[in-house]
Amino acid sequence: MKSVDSGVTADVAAIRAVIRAIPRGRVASYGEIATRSGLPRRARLVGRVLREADAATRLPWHRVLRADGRLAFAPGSTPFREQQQRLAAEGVPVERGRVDIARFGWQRDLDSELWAPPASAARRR
DNA sequence: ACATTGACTCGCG
DNA sequence: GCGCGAGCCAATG
Repeated sequence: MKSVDSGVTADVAAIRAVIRAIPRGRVASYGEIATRSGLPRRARLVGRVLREADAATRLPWHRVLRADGRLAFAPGSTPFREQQQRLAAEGVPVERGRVDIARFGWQRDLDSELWAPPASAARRR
């Protein structure tokens, strides 16, 4: 018998969960999501999961980028523009088709905690 | 059953 | 920055 029904495998479920966990205003690469899902080197699977996801799946797909910070869609294409707009809406600038991973990468959160200036470290939002 | 195709990534030149 | 090859592997033809 299958332990997972609804036609969704455990891997896909794990990937979806990780994507939904990306904080607002942050971005993550396909590879990082795969690794966090316990599936290193399975970046392509992440892409497949996103391609097959519909609106009902409710994934913050716009927070997923290529490892170098560029959007996965062709520059200027409709989905490219929509992703750029969604990111901008939550404070993530896309310049020359790419996001500054050093500043907006999910993994950067940890560094922020350790490197953040004391003055701003005290205030949250 | 075989070949191609990707919302990918990384190392090398 | 750019191109190549290798690794990845389910879906598609």
